[in-house]
Amino acid sequence: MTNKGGISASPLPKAGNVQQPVSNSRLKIACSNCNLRELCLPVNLSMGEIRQLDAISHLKRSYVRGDYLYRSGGKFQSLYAIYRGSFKTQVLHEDGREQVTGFQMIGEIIGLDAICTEHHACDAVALENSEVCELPFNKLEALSRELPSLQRHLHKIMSREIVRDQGIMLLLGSMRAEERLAVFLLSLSQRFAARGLSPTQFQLRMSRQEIGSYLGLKLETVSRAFSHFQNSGLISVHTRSVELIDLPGLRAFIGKQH
Amino acid sequence: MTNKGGISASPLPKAGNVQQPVSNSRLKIACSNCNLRELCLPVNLSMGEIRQLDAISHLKRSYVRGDYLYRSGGKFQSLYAIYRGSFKTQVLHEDGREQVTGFQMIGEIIGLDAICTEHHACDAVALENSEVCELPFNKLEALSRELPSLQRHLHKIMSREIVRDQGIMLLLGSMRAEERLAVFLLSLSQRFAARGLSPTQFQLRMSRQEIGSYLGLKLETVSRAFSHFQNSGLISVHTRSVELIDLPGLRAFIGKQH
DNA sequence: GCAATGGTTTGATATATGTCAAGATTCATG
DNA sequence: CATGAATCTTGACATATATCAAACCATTGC
Repeated sequence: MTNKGGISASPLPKAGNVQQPVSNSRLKIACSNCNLRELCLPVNLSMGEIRQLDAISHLKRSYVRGDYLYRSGGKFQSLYAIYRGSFKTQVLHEDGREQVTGFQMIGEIIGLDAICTEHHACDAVALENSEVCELPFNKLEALSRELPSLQRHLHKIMSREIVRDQGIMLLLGSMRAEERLAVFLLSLSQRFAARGLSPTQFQLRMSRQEIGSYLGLKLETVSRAFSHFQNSGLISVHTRSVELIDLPGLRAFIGKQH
Repeated sequence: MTNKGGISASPLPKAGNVQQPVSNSRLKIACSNCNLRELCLPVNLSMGEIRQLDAISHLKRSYVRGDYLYRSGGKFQSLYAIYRGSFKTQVLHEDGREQVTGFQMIGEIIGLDAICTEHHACDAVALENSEVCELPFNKLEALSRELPSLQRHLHKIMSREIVRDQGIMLLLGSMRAEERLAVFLLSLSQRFAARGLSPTQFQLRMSRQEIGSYLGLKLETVSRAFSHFQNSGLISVHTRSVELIDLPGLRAFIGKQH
């Protein structure tokens, strides 16, 4: 539970967008008992402050694919930092319609939806074997009253979520099917890169149906878009393993008419 | 600048969703120098605390239709509480595409998009003659470290924005054109009701094009949906003045196939 | 009061994506 | 390894919404 390396040994990147790759070993150093990537890495907390943060967080049990981290309507108590694996969040409409609102991967914070009503507004479901670190929100609030840099960082995380959602609104409101998939793949690529993983080769942890739900498309449309990208030489895809062959080509695809 | 009425005279509604109508006179009492509805009303601040909040806020100059409150890329310094009038926020894509991401009316907070990068992620444009109250964010942060109820409330406002955006993602991703318009009208209705204004008769402050942009539709589709609702006896609409005739009918419309 | 301008409505047609259905893969299980 | 259940791909066709175009209406300024 003690911080072995200490952040001061290797200066952290500036607060703000996390663009640069970060090695896994660095991640381990950054936080002792769990991988609070979003929460720890970009913010200038001292070793002592990191320890305070560790003190209020618990490593939680594992989840397997399909397990619920929390359910819509459930009482809100904590945020969760994903320590291993990945999750999806989905909202349900009374008429049975459901929509995936996001995919969360290692180092990301999940649970921000629930603060306003004290009850969760969506389900969070594990996409694979996963572990999370629980952050009791009232303790986090109390600590952030003492640590302005933690407070500011918490605000940034929430604001980033708002900006991210607005990007998806743009995607859903004004992009064609293949543009949406290109944006999705490039966004995954960036997030893998930021974790020191390959930005061009990765496994999808979600089904075509889940991707389609997230992108406002039917699974068949997603499948066709994948095939089209493959036939155009932009990507290589076999079921859930993807290789991005032509990143600039994919980027150029966005905004192109027809 | 002093609080004449004092909140303690009329107990505030519980924190959480603002559902009940609130009279305009009550609003005036709630906050002395500006109408910090979202920020003041639902939270149990003492008179002294309200005064502290007033002390850090300034009433800003007026804006006319088309004026920018802030621009995408501009430095973030403050949140703004809308004191009079209304605004739209819009994001711009490099290829010229733009999309309205929200409409903000009296008593709502605008500017939450910018905290994560210190720069605004979208434009905020006045839809009519409007006034805002500026809340310098670093002062707000400092004060919220001292006032836990203000801190919690700030978190709720941000979280509510996230939940709201997720609702729009659901709308954009899985609703038909007429359902989207029905949701939009009912949401406006609720927001007017919460301000003690008529929930069934109001003026739209935005064009068909702006509504369409927000709902992921073309303006002609919006216009056709309006006409269809009118022909079905659900609403009465003349250009920008709307009367909702059959609220249950409109609600029933959502989720209905074909 | 009359252009001029921008916004709105409505129609005819095009098109992207949804729907339905059949086969082909992949994955889990005994 | 064999079987069955998911998941994925591909095709043919249907349909909701976009596009294009024209007329209509409302608001502004002269």
